[in-house]
Formats: sequence, C-alpha cells, structure tokens
Amino acid sequence: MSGDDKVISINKNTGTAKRPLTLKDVSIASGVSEMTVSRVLRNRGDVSDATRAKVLKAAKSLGYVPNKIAGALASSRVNLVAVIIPSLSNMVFPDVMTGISEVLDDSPLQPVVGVTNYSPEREEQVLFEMLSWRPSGVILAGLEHSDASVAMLKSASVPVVEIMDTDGEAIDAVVGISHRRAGREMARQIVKMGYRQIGFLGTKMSMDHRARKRFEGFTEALAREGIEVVDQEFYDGGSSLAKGREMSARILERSPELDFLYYSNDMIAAGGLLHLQESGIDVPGQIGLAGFNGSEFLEGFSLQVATMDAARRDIGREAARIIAERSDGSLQGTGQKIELEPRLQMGDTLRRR
Amino acid sequence: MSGDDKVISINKNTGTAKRPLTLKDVSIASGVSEMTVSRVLRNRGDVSDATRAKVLKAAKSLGYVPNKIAGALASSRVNLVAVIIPSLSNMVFPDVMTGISEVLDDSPLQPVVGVTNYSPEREEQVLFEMLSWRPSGVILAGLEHSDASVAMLKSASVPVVEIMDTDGEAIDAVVGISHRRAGREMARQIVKMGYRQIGFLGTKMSMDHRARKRFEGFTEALAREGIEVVDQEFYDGGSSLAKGREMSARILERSPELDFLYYSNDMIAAGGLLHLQESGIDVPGQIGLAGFNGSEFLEGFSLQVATMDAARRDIGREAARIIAERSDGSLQGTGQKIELEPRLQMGDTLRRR
DNA sequence: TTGAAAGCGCTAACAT
DNA sequence: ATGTTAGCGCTTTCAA
Repeated sequence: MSGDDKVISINKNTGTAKRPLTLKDVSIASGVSEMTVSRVLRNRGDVSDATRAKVLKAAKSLGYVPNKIAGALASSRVNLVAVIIPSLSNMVFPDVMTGISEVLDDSPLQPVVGVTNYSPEREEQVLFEMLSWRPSGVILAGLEHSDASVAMLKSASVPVVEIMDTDGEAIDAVVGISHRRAGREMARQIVKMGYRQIGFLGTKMSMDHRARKRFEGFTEALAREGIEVVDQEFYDGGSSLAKGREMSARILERSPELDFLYYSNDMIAAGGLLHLQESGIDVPGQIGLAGFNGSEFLEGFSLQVATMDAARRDIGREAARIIAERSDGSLQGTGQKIELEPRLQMGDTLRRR
Repeated sequence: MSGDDKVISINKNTGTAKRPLTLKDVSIASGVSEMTVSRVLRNRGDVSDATRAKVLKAAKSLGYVPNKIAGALASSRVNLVAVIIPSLSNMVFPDVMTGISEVLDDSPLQPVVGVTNYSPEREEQVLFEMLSWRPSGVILAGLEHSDASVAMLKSASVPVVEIMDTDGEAIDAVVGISHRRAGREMARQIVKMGYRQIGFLGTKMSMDHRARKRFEGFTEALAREGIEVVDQEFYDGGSSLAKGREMSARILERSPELDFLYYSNDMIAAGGLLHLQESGIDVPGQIGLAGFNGSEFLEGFSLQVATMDAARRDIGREAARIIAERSDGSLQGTGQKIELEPRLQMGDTLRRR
C-alpha cells in the first residue's frame, strides 16, 4: 500500500481499560460463593431458582465474560476443534468449512481454522500450535503429512479425521472421496463418448497430492483402453479463469489435434470454455471439456461444463460428526473410513452432439 | 447425504491414549528444573548452550507439546487474535484473511476465525465465545453491532479494529473504505460516460449495511445530477453467475429502456455480462455495466467488467498491523481511523464506444 | 442446595 | 545461569 491513498485520523478512546472481571467479582456482587456462581454459569448441578436469578442478574449487569482459559485448565476440557486446511482462496475449503460449521453449531464445539498454504512445514507448525491448545479433535486435509506431524497426531490422543482423500493410509478416521477413482471414472466416460485425443491441464502436481492421484487414475484408465494423454499443460499459483484461457490457448497451439481437455479444477475449465467459445470452436462437438469439483458457479455459463462433484459439504459434515460423537472421550468409531461417492455431472461439454 | 453413497470401514487404532506430557516430564528427562525447561522452550532469559541442548533433545524425543492453556493462564498473555466475519463463501473475506495472515505470520500472533452468517445474534455469541479466550485483539467486519456486542468490546480492554467500512462511528480503530463514497464515485462516472437510464441489482439490503451505503451514495450522487434509478432488482442468498443472469433478464424485461446496470457485486455483474452478450446486446454501447469488489476472476471474461476495488487485502493487512503494534499492551494508536481509497476500474463495460 | 479446599500446568518474581 | 515459591481463575472433589 502506498501512503497517498489512505487517510488516517484519531477517534476519542471510548474503551475503559480495567482489570477483567472474575468469578469472584460476580460472587461478591451476588452474595453467593464462587462455586455456586460457577455452577449457575455452566448450568451444572442443583441451584435454587432464586440463587440462579440473582447470579445471572449480577453477571449480566457487570458484563462478566468467563475466562475459558482458566476453565479449560481446571477441567481439562476444551471445546475447540482444530481444522487445518491448505488455503481459504480455493473455494473448496470454504465449502468444507460450511459443512463442519453446520454440524458443530448444534454442539458445544467450535472450529478453529489454521491455514498451511500447501506447505508441509507450515502444516507442522500450525498443528503444533493448535495441539498446544489441547483441542477436542483435529480435522485436517489430506493423508500426506510430515513424520513429525504424524507423530504429534498419534500421541495427541484426540480424535483425528483426515479429509478429502481416501487413497492412502490414515492416522485415525478418514472422510473423503477416492481421487484415483474420480480420475478413472472421468477417463472412462470421456472415452465412452468417443473422444480420443486427450489433453490434461492442471497444477504442477508435486504438492497437490489429490490432483496427482486423479491424474494417475485418469491415465491408468486411459491406458487400459490403449489411449495415452497427448499433451499436458501446467501452471503455478492460484486458479483463475484467465489462466484457464491461456493454458488452453497454449496447449491447442502446440497440439491442434486434441479433441478433449481435462482440467484439474472447474475454474480453469470454465476459462477454457470461454476461450474455446470465443475461438469459434464447437464445444463439445469439436472439443469436449471437463473440470473437477462440482462448483456451483459453473451453472452460470452458456454451457454447463462437465465436472465431478467432490462432495465437499458432506465431507465437512461427516468429519465434524465423527469429532462430535467422539468428543465425550469414547473410543467408539475409532478409525472409521467414510468413502463418499464422487458424482459425475455430464453437463453439456462431455456429449458429442 | 443418503446412505447408499458412502462406504464405511474401520481402521486399526494406531493412536496411543496416554496422559499428555507436562513440563515436569521434560524436566525429569533432562535433569533440569521445570523453570529452566520453560525458559528454553520459550527462548527466554539466559540459559547455557549445554543446558539448552539437553532440554531440547529431551523435549523432542518425548514429543512434548507445551500446554498453552496453562501458559496463558499463568502469564495472562494469549497470542490469539479474534477475527469475526460474516461469511467464508463470499470471496471477499478470504482475501481479507489473506492480508491478515500475511502480517500476523511475522508476529507471534495467530488469527482465530469466527463466522456470523450475517446475523447480529450469532455475532454476539461468537464474540462472547472468543472474548472468553481473552484474545490479544479483535478484528471484526462492519460498524453495526448489537448493543451487547458493543458493550463487550468496550469493556474487553483489548484493541478492537472494525474493518471494511468507515461510514459510521467506531468502537476503537477502523480500517476500510467509505462505501457511500464508492457508490457516489461510481454514479458520477456512469453519468459522465453518458448513461442516463440506470438500473440497480443487488442483495436485499436490510442486513447488508455496506451494500446499502453504496446504494445510498449512488442515488445521492445521481440525484445531484437530476437522475433517478429507473428500476431495481433484489435477490436473497449467495451470489452466483446464474443469479446475475436471471436478475438481468428480469429487470430488462420490465424496463427495456435501461442503458446501465449497476450490480452490488462482481459475481452477479459477470452473470449479467454473460446474459447481455448472449442476448446480442452491445456492451457497453447499448448497455453499460459495473460491479463492485475488484474481484480477480473478472479478468477471465471477454470484456473486463467495470468495478471498484474494495482494497480487501490492504484492509486485512492494516487491521492486523494495528493489532500487532498494540499487542504489547500500549495504548499507542488507539482509535486510529484508516480510510483506504476505493479504486475505480473502468474495464471495458463503462465506456460508450 | 451450598461452600471450602486443593490443584490443573504453567510463568512471574524473586532467590541463589 | 539456574532454582524456588506463589499464584493465574477456574473446576473437581468432598464436606456441610
């Protein structure tokens, strides 16, 4: 930010800086013991209605906010669920978060979000930081973690749910889809519809394990039909329509024989669609398209791009459900594996006319 | 989720459920006092290299994870910053979060996100919950809060930064843009480019104060030119391209004389663009368009939709900077008001050819 | 139904 | 450079 585009001014300070209130303050104000105040505020044990009313009134009028830090230390109960995801700008993860919130809102648990930017080192740091708050559970994306992360999770003795991906070995519970299978199914459908000259466009996959697995499943299924991917195009950084356009232009210039483009996500697929349409290419007659994620925004384009729904909300919901059910400390359901069905959406771009 | 699309199976339980380790365990394992272990782990005070090495080795080999709850209680220092936003699916807030993270990553502070779903009651709950963890600061969206929320914030004696919006009275610090001004400037530009029959498309604004303020500024500036908004179209729920299309179709059917459509965000504006283009309408000759937010994805369309950049990342950065600077407990900078400049991006849809 | 005492795991403050 | 002591503000446990 340059200095010339902001205006700074000063308000009067309306805050009153005093010592935070404690149970004791409420105790004195209401003329009841701290213990009874504590009981009222947590709805625990037997308290007479009269006392309860007195205490609540005092607490409210003072503006008392309980100190969860002290409470958590004393009770060794923390109503926090650590949620560790690679990114917030990916559209995918906000959807997962929505599913998680839907379920946790009906429980005393609260999600706390940590973002790793797809870096295993950062994941390790974030995890360490979150575990040091002794959460009631951990939900984290993916099955690939550093050895240290795995060690921390195993010895934390809290429920751990790895989400998004089921292709691999889990630490405890897993909820996700098989990305290999998603890739395979898409490949089969593409071949079935008669496309043969297939190009792939996606992220550089060294870090993106799920994209890699989809690609592996994809090529594997093609290989079984005796087909190979003709050309590939990779990109760095975030997805955007603009990148989808550029990549599509480049790959088609290099390999004009292509009759199908498989994109590793819907955003770049939509960009590809726009490029093809403006280039006067017949979609899906001349060239077919497919993306991945089942993103809602695909509905707005003139053609509905084929995609595969990654069941993001459901993944969030199931993961949260597992944590909520186990937050009583029971070991019931330990090591559950929930594999959801990736749903193919044919749309308009995967049917030869 | 229906039962038939998931597969459940059970892993072996690899976790070992034992008592969490304490400082004392590390103290015993390394043969140093708890206090010295604590110093090593926090890089505080003078510790000999030999001792430091011993302690670190013991801590690492045991897999010790410090208990921040106890630490926070003892030191009354909590390295958490409460960030309270209306939604994660809005695209706007992930950008703000990115700005916040950029700054906090260089500090000991960590953001904790709470989501209100645009509900003041929910905001109150989330705020209460977060304040009960005694965070080092609070960043929250908007200037409109319930009386109880305001009271809590005022008596919390932590830095509070209200973000996004500067049109109103702040509790402590503010970082944002003037949405009234953003609306005014857009109106002036539209008139300047010769458009006269102007329609507005946006959310039902009872809850969305910022959209409302933009609209107020917009109509006010138009009124000064003797112009009134010809027609309006509102929608509920999340934004989408599809909604932008539908709304545009409806408003144009009702008011075919319109020559400009002002949308309350870029997503529905882009949907509008797609609709107009497919209807064979000349944009921006016959009808001009503008959105709001300066969203990146606008770059992918065949015409760049006019918009106004809401400086989302900068807002996040500045807010985090204020908290970070004040987290030493000083009152320096109390009540700062930072008004950023909304930047008009003319694009292609706000120029008569 | 209410209260008193002990202590959760750490760190501040003060020794040594 | 290292150790000792006394809490932080609650909840657990036990007593009344």
